Amino acid sequence: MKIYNTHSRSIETFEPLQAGRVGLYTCGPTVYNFAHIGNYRAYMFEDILRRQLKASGLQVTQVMNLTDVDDKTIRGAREAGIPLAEFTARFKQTFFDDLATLGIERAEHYPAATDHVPEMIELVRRLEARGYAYRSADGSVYFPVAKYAAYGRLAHLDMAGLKAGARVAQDEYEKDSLADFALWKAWDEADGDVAWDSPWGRGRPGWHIECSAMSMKYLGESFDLHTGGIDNLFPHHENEIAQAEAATGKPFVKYWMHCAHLQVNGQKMSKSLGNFFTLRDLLEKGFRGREIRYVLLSAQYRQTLNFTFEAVQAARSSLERVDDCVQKLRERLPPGGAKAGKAPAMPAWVADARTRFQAAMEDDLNTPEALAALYDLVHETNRNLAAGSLGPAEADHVLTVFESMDRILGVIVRPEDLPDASVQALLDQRQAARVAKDWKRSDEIRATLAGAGWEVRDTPEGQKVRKRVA
RNA sequence: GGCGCGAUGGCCGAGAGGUUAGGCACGGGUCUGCAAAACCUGGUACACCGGUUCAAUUCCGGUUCGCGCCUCCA
Repeated sequence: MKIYNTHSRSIETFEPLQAGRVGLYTCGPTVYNFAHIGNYRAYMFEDILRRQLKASGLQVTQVMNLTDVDDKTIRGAREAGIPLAEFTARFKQTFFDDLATLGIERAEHYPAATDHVPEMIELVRRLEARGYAYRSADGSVYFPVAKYAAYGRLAHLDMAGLKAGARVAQDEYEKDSLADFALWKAWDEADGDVAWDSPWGRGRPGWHIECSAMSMKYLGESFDLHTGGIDNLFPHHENEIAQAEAATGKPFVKYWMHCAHLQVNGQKMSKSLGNFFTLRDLLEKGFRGREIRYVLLSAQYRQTLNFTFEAVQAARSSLERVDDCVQKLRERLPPGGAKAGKAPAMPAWVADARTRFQAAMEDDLNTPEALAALYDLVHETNRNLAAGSLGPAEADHVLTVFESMDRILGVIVRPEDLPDASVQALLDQRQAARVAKDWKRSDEIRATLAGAGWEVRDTPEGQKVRKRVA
């Protein structure tokens, strides 16, 4: 499998550190609000990556942190007038609900920062012991960037040439250098009762330290893959590397992957533009999780994705087409659900689609190209169905390939919606009306069923129904 | 100011130095009581200006526009 490694800025062949297994660290949410669809683009990309790695036969250990203590969570809890843990618990839950809505697989570990403060303190101690930490006047502890020669290598930033940005920290004078970042923050009045004891007094961990500490705890001091949104590239990931490698003296991460941002109608999402959507906003507009999932995987992860409502509508239509194809294939299988014997070999057009799909996914997760392969299969299946040249064995082969594609895409195969007894009774009445050529009655019943969410179609083999999205 | 990404037909979005991406939407046709689906078929995209080349939308240079990062934003 080929992946683009941000560190080298080039496509590389993925080779795990240990044969057969992958350690994957994925930067997770700060649980202080509802995540928006831009956030979910990153988690979707990571889900696709994870599924592709598994499909390649690798055993994946994925870790995703939950940042439940930082400026924003503390402020949110204060404003809500509730304890920090209570405040963040709510958003942790909605985050997991959203993951389920999008069909994102669960990671093996979701460590919360507040559960790992001892590990972070230990890491800061190691840094201190090696001379990579210093205390400021107020008791905070900083990382001296100037001491770490490789700083800026991931982001390709020349630290010497950096111009002081507009965002100059208020406590700048307490740091030796503007570029230094906090490992431990001394307690401040705004922190209220959010504080832990440490060798440097009461306070809380800096933001970056959690990812270094927790990734190494669950994946070891060197591991394979670390991912996140492109905006995490600097400073967050740069700082993670500095902390980890300065403390251990070992290479931290072998491959870094970053996904591009999502735009809305060609503009970045922002509250002032009114194009800031959470997953919940879209569900309220009547869109479904798998339709949004489809949109999020319809562009290659390193390209900026333009989200439009037209695109979600297109996703719905596209998926209905695939659903119909799958349903027709299922009807071709022998009754009783037993799969047909596979004596006849897989037809070339089925194997070709599968090969094209796999090649696309192995090429740095080229999901649009993979979808094109999927539609090749849909189209050829429909052609063969129309020509009457698709028997149970072929149907079985196609379904098997759809299932293998869907282990990665997660949008194709759904449980069948079968009509219940009352729907079946109406269908029987309509059939009788049709035999009698009572078209008026027939159309009335069709309208009634449509009102109940069932679309009826007349085919040479008789009536067919499918559950239709409103 | 520094670093980086991008501009493809109505919309989304791949791609490669010369050969149909794909999906959605739209037009025509087949089928059909009607409707739907499916199939067949149609539109002649590659921001602009130069350059390299037999050939560039694809490579190089420049221009314009959009987006991102430059110290806690996926």
